Amino acid sequence: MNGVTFGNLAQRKRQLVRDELAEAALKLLAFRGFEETTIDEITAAAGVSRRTFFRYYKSKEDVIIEFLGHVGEEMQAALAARPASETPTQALRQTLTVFTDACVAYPEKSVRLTRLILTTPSLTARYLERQLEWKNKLAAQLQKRLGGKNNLRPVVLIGMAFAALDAALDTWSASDGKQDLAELLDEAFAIAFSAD
Amino acid sequence: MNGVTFGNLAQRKRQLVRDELAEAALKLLAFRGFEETTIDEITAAAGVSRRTFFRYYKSKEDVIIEFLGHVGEEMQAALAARPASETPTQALRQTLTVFTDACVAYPEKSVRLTRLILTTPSLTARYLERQLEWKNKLAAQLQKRLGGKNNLRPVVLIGMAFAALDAALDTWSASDGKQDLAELLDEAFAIAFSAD
DNA sequence: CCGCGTGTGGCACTGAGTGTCAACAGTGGC
DNA sequence: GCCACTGTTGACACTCAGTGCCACACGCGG
Repeated sequence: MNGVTFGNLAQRKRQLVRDELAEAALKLLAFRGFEETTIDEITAAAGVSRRTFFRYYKSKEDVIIEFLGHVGEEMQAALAARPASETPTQALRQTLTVFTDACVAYPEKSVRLTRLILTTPSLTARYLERQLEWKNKLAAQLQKRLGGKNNLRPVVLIGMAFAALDAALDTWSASDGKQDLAELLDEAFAIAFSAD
Repeated sequence: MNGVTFGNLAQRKRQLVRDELAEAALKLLAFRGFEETTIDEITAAAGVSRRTFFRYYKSKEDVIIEFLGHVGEEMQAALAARPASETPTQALRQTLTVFTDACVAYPEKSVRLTRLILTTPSLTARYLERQLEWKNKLAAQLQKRLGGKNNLRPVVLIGMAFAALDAALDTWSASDGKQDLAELLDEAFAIAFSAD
């Protein structure tokens, strides 16, 4: 074939630089504050040029938000995979397990990340925007599942599920990860999806 | 008194400049696109210097978001004013009337604004951040009303109310303001606060 | 008329983000 | 081993957002 097959060596080098930047960013931003830290300081710590930073991340906010990875796509797939026998509530509760499991798998890092996001206005804004994308994906998926022509219902149900998730996450990060996130989410779901 | 009594003349001049900037911004941003319009173009249209712009608004996003005004404080006051005989659901539904009434009072402008916000990522982000402030205010207010020690419940209920509002607003702006916003919100509330 | 507070414009500066280009390294064909 | 191709990188220059600073003008009160 013409040119390069592109062995995984180059790709692993890319991943290395990407991780180096992400770790340096999280350390500096959490320690010295988001607004107070410049991209030049991050790139200096990671040992690459400023120009290279923007080849991996769109902005300073992006480095942090990208820690969330592809949770949106994974949740959409998880919802699609739930058996049709489940009620929407049950299916949504199980779908959000994708998110909470990631938090529980790396508790200390997740708490640090959550605190940084919730205490930095511009990060909060970007995070909520990302969450909105997740909601839209999941609402479309739920629309398929419910099958009706009422497009209000799936959107409302997804909004409720995330209202429960947000409440659980707030309490969880406020307790420094000491409370059980899954239990908190169960409790929040019980409040949302039952008696008014 | 020392110095200036500060008659309302100066204040009205300030309000005049503020409005001029806001109108010029909305016109240009909606017409030519948010990212494509520079602050210099807005200030040129309003007839003031770039430096003056930043004495009235913190950023380009801010000009648009400020159109929302003090809805947050007004909703908090509205919730506080609801009679104790109402159920939380009823009280919240009435509280959101503050928002929807403002939309219905200036339908064409509200739809333009909503579309601009929802189609511009950085505006969506800032809007959601503002909405989060509203939620926090209202959750604190609802906490007082409910009186219990369970802080999960008010947060979840507020989240549900806004899930209903968001869904209604989406549908409303998608219909170009032709559907009845109050009816849409009633419908969304019925979905959220009843059978799961 | 004179001081005082306030609004304004101009200027310089930092930082974010982008386009462009030359240098360089890995890969495959010969 | 040589060479062409391709992707990554760093350096430079540029635009735009946002801020600090200072001099100037206006309205008001004494």
